[in-house]
Parts: sequence; C-alpha cells; structure tokens
Amino acid sequence: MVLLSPDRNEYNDTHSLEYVKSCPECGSMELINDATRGETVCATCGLVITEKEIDRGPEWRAFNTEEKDKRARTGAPTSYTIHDKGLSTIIDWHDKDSYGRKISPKRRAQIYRLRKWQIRTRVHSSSARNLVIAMSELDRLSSQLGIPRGVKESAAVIYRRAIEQKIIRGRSIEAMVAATIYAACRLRKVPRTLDEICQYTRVKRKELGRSYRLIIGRLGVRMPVASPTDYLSRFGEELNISSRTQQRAAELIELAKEKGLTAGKDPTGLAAAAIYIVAIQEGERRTQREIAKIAHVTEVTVRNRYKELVKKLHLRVDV
DNA sequence: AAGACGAAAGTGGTTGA
DNA sequence: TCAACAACTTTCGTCTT
Repeated sequence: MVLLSPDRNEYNDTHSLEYVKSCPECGSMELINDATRGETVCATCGLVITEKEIDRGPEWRAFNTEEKDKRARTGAPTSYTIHDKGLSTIIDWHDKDSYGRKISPKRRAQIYRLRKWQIRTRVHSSSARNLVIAMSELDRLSSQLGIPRGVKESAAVIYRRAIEQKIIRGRSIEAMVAATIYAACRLRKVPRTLDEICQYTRVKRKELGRSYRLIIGRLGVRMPVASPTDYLSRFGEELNISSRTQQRAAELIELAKEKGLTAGKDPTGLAAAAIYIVAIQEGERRTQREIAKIAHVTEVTVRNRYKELVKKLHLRVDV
C-alpha cells in the first residue's frame, strides 16, 4: 500500500546518504555511514561529513525482523495520553504516493474519501473529541500537580475505560479527568488529597469525590485503602527528612495499625503525627506547624494524633 | 517571640431510622 | 429526608522554651 505516508518506525540505515551523496572535499562517492558512532565519513580522504546523527537502528540485538521493528529507536513512544495512542498514520495532502509518483484520478478520488473519513473518525467522533479535550486537560493537571508519568498513563487508561462504559457522557470532562487522576494516584500508591487536586481545577471537592466514587464503582476498580504510609515518603521529602526517619515512621504506623489506632482516622493526619514523633526522636525536629502545612491538616490534628500515638503506644518522646 | 497545648464551638460527611 | 454522630477545623487564650 503506497497511499500512506512513510511509517515513522521505518528502518532506514541509509538515511544520511540521501542528503550527502559525495564528499565535499575530494568528491569521492564512497561514503561510510558509521551508525554506532553517529558519523558519515568519506572512505577516501577520511573527512567526517556529518556527525551526531540520530541512530535509527534497533536499540538492542534483534534476532528477526519483527523484533527489529519493535525495537527500532525511531518514533515517539506509544502513549495512552494521546487520544489515538500516538499511533495514527496520517493520510497527508500530497497527491503522490510514497515514491513521489502521481496518482491516477480514480485513485485520487478514493484517497480524498479516505482522508475525509479519517479526519472525521479521528477528531469528530464524539468520544474521540472528548478524549482530545480530556487528554489536554490531563496533561495540564498532571504537570501542575507534579504527577509522575506512569501515574498519568494510568489515569489515561482509566479515562478510556470510563468512556467505553459511557460514564463520561453528560458529565463535566474536567471533573472526570480530575477524578481519574485521583484514582490513578491512589491506585499507584502516590496519593494526592482531594483538596490538592481541587486546587488546580474549577471542580468542587464534593463533585470530585462524587465523580471518583462513580468511576471506581462502575469500573469495578478495587481500590487499595489509602494508608498513612503512602504519604510518608512525599511528606518526608518535602520536609527534608532522612530516609531512615521515614522508615522508622513507617514502622511506627505499622505498630499503630496492629493496635487498631488507625481505623477511621485521617491517613494524612496520622502520617504527619508519625513523622513528628520520629523526627524528634531522631533529632530532626520539625515544628507541628511545618508538618501540618505539608500534610494539609491543622496543627491541632497533628497534635491530637501525636498525643494519641504516644499514649497508646507508650512511646518516649523527649522534648 | 515562636512553638506547643488544650478547650470550645463550628463544619462537612456518614449512618441508620 | 432528617437527626445523631465521629472526626476534623477554626479560633483563641495560656503555658513553655
């Protein structure tokens, strides 16, 4: 099929020779393309003609063509965050095939029709159009929240499934995207609070919570219960607390869990309190206010949890 | 002066009738 | 739909370092 523009993953090791055909120094036509060093060299006089080329060859050893294609280094990685996963082949506007030949009028009419429908199905079908908007919103939100790429991909997957289940229709895209991000974060154990996410959208916290519950309910996602330990590393990071202390805080929380002190309590508050206690014990004291601010709870909550933990677990905290 | 503490009143969400 | 309820927040005065 020659109608389509060249595949982005096409493997072409003579690429650079298309641009430089002979050595500008001695005129020799014998050029050596050294892909491993990213250079094209004149075989006669040794002049380096081009350098720092992008190696379009396979990334690793490949034992057959399929593997070679799969591992080719060219092209953007596929991604769920692009509405068509970044895999679309585009019928471009040239009325030429990929060898540059003119196309017969009959063929041309066919291509026009194909092109028309491709465009219609890509962006104009309602769910795809929805996805386009949603994915740009997802991009914006996740970069503002500093959410890792993997989690963003999870959010995109959840959103796709939500569309398939016809949950999205008739609801605000912004709210649903925010909800998928929240869900993805919890799923991947890097939780953000509802408030943190609301901060960057026009979505009300209440609505976000509702959308979230709707999504996990309908999609049947089994959500791991948020544990205080999930927040430890992030809070610890922001408070500049050593990993040893973070580790000990995790142990403290495990202990509290065993004693049944964590049920029904705000996990962020517990994480904050654990950090507070251990930080003092480890000589990395942080004020209640600092911790409360990072954890998005009040000093009072930190205080209450901390008092409770100390009392119930018979801890010693020298002030 | 900053931080820690605790009491009291207020808020938003869940539960069960 | 409503009231009861537990957890959390806000506010504020007091004590400690």
